[in-house]
Amino acid sequence: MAKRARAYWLMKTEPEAFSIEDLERKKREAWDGVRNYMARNYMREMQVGDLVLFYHSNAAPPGVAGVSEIVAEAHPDPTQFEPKSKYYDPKSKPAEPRWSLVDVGFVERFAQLLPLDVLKAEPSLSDMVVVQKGSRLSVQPVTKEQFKTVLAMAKAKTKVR
DNA sequence: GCCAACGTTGGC
DNA sequence: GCCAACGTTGGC
Repeated sequence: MAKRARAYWLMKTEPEAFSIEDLERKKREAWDGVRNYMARNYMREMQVGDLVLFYHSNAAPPGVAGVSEIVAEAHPDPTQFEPKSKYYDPKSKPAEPRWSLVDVGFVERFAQLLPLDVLKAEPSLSDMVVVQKGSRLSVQPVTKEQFKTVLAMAKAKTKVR
């Protein structure tokens, strides 16, 4: 596969289902259950080594909890073929899988979650997808500048005031 | 628990 | 191919 510069992403998860603590303990995880075409297409663009902002949605508060990385590129999501799975898709054929997943690996857990409202208050992040109103996409591209800004904010936040 | 936003489905 | 209805996401 052709090499390209490392890309950056944001992936959402409900911490009650799978949190940064779970990833820290398990080290890596197959990111199954994505059933949105745009999100799937972004996952298919991912390459090993890409870095991911690990976002806790439907949480109090929601926000970025840490960093993960892509450790395996897109391959078929097995849950689409499992009738008992809540992610089962009867229209998907094994010869032509509709849904993909990537494997993510643990990189870092922030000492403190970086809340969404703090991201929204940062002017240089005003174009970031996750701060847009009604932004529901669970897999999003992030620019290198946005990624660096978020990391810097997470580090600054851990300093004692 | 509410509901706005938005993606998907299906009738026509 | 339009678009209303429906289901889901996710902040609040």
